[in-house]
Order: sequence, then C-alpha cells, then structure tokens
Amino acid sequence: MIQIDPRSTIPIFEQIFYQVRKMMILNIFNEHDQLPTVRQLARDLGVNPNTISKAYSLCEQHQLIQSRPGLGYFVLSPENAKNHAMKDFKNSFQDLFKQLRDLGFNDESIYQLVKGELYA
Amino acid sequence: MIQIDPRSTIPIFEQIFYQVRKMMILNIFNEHDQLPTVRQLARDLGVNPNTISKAYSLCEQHQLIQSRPGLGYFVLSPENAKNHAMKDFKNSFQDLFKQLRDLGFNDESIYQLVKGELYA
Amino acid sequence: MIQIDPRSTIPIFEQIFYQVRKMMILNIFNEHDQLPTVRQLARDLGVNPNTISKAYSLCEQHQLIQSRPGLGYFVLSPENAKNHAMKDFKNSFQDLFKQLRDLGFNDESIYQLVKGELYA
Amino acid sequence: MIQIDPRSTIPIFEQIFYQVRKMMILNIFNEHDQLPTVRQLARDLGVNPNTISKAYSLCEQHQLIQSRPGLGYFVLSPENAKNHAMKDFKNSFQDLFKQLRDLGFNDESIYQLVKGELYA
DNA sequence: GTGGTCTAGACCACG
DNA sequence: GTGGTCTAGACCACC
Repeated sequence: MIQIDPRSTIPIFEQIFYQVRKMMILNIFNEHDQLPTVRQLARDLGVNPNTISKAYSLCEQHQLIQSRPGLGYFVLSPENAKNHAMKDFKNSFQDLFKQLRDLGFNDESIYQLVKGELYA
Repeated sequence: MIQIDPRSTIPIFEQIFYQVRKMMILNIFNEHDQLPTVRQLARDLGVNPNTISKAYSLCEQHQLIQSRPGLGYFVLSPENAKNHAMKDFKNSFQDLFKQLRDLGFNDESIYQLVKGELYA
Repeated sequence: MIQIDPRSTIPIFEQIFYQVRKMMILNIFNEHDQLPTVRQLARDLGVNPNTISKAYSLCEQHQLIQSRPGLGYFVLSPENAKNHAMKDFKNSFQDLFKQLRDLGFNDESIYQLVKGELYA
Repeated sequence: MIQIDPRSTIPIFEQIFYQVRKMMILNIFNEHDQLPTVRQLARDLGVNPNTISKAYSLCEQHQLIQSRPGLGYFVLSPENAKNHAMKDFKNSFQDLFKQLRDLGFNDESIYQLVKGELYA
C-alpha cells in the first residue's frame, strides 16, 4: 500500500512519513493497528531497513505511532495525524500568502489567483 | 538591498535567486541595470563567491539576467521574472490542492480552508 | 492484581519484577505464599510465558522469591524486597544528586529544588 | 572535552546528547559557537560519524543546537539546554516520589529519606 | 520474530 | 571542507 518514488528529491524516509500520515488520516491505518514491520516494509519497498526505521522514528517523534520493542510499531492517534497535516497545510498556505504580499499582491488579488487555480 | 537568512533551511543560493527575482518584479532592478558583482555581493552578504555565482547562474538559466563576460551580470527581463514567479506560485497551489484532494478534501472544503487562512 | 503497561518504555519483565516486589512490600504477597503460576499470569496479562519466567527469575536472583521445581514460585522474604527497593531508591537519588552537582548545583540549591518538587 | 563510556548501557548517541547539553549549561559551549564537526568528533571519540549525527540530530530536535548544512552545527540556546535539563530532573524526582508514595511512604518520610541521602 | 544501536563505506548537495 | 541520505551487515535486548 505504501509507495515511494526513489527518484524524488524528497528523501525516502520523509515520503514514507507522509504516506503513513496520509493512511492514518484516510482510516486505512486505525488506532492500535500494527504497522508493517520494519523488515517487511523494507523488503516490500526494496529499501534498507534503516531507512524504514528512520521514517517510523519520525512518525513516532510526531506522536503518530509508537514503537513497542520486540513487538512492532502501532498506530497511536489518527487524530494527531490529521492535526499535524492540517498544521502543515496551513503553514504552507500562509507562507505562499506572505511571499505574494511581499511581491505587492493585496489579499483581493491573492484571493482571485487562488480561486482561479482551485477551479481551473 | 539583498538579504539572506543563514539559518533558513533554504539554500543560500536559492534565497539569492528569489531575492533577485523579487527585486526585478518590484522594479528595484530594472531592464539593463547591472547587478552587484559576484565579489561585491559575496563580501556584503558574507558568503562564499561560489554561492553568488551559483545564484546568478540560476537566474541566467531562467532567463532573468544575462552575463556579459568581463563586464558582469545585467537584468534581462523583469517580465520574465514576473511570469516565472507566477508559474511557481500556481504550481505550489496546485500541489497543495492535489495533496488535500488525496486526503479526501473536496474543492468546497479546500476553498473554505484557504479562505479562512487568507483572511485570518 | 499485577498490572502492566504495554506502552511503557520499561520492559515488561521489569515491570512485573517491580510489581512483585511492591506487593511483597505492601504485604499483599506474604512469606511462603505461592505466586501465580507462569502460565496463569501469562494468560492474565496477555504476555508471553517466557516474559513471566524472565521476571520471576529476576525476582529469584535478587532473593525475593524461590522456585520449587514442579510446584511453582514462592515468596521468600518481604524483608529482602523492602531492602532491595530502598537500595534502589537511594541509588537513584544519589545518581540525580551527582548529575546536579556536575551541572554546578550546590547541596543547598539541590535541597531547595527537591523540597519544591516534593511539596509541589 | 566530550567523553563517552562505550560500556555503558546508555546508548552512545544519548551520552553525547547529555554531554552537549551539560557543556551548554556550564557555558563551555556558548550561543552561536560552532560544535566540533561530525567527522572530527567521530575521530576524537573513535566512533562512527553516523553515531555523532544521531546525537547532534537529537540535540537539534530539542532545540539546543542547529545544523547549517555545508557549515556545521551551532549552539542555538543554552537557555533551552538548562530548561530541558531541569524538566528532566523534576520529572525524575516526581517519578521517584510517586513510586515511594505507592509503596506507602508519606511525604514526611520521603523528605527524611531524601535529606538523609543528600547530606550523607 | 521484533525494534534499537552501531559500524563501514558510498554518494549527494551546499559553501 | 560541511552535513544529509542511503546501503549492507553486524550484534543486542525483548517477546
């Protein structure tokens, strides 16, 4: 289910982080579910187990999943996943708005630009 | 006039690229103007001249400025700068929209989200 | 009666060791009492029997309980449990004091810190 | 200046984290100072550069230091280091108090125990 | 079996 | 030169 693009500039471990977060938001991974084991996912994706560990550790840092040594990784809070993602998106939009304002755009013109793109 | 943030995660050469593009859009740099020399700007910003060269090369590559060997770099087309920036912004918005749609958001909810952030 | 937290970072076999020690100190387990059998406790807690064995072995190793092959495990000495726990606590405090002293704290400031926390 | 004990049960990367935090608190590392480079410290301590990276990343996660790719790691906030350490110590004391209370100790007897150990 | 740590060594981007 | 990513493979503790 998890897919990566080895040619992307985004590091593999980050891609996996986003994928796990996404699947938690889409309720494909639910609370208390066990994630694919580090070794299994490494085999499936054809990457090194350390890379998976790094991805899962990143998820754990952000309180999305939890490791139980000897057992595996388990989904902690899909709610956190959603909040985390929304925060990211809001920051991204605010960053873009700020850059546009710095370029002389007023809010009305930004609004028109965004609207045009959304319904393009 | 050009300012960089050494603590930012954005590479310095990219920051300079964006700043040059921005100053062309704001008509601070106008057509045919000469840009600061590589060495001068390197001194002013306290960075490696190679970094300035890389930034200027990036500008040239995108048809914003032009090098005249032995003389320096000169503004080519503020119009190109504006088009280039708009293309970037549109791509950024489209990327965010795509990610949100992948997370199950429909266009109406994306619209509400963006609107809420813009007039926050 | 014995409870564990599978989400804790403390290994389960250690948690069980501490619980047994605690129940001996609180006179819930008294001298000569038989402990729950390895299999029974494993079922009750939903953990691997090997984990229980490891916990009981640890208790035995510290002279808290005694195995009688073919019969089970029996409480040896609640007194030892208490002494063992006190030694642990004293070591923990001494470790913390040492670390604080290494950070430049004098005994008076440590005293104030601890007092503040105790009666917080 | 940084020292590790390879035989300790505490992972090397954590030992280094604590050492860096300590040296920031003791003003051996001051704001904006550059830390030893990853490769240099790896050579000095005789460990793998990846281990140093992991230690430094941990420091960065906790907002103690900051990486500037291509330049090195730099001290961010000795104040954060102090706050972070104090939080750790307070949690440790509270944990010990809680365990003692669970064993039937009242605050007065805990107070006497700690006082006795501190001025032992 | 599981995750966690560590080593050795390669390659890349940035300055 | 710097840090960042990734691989391959080892060893450990825990279950």
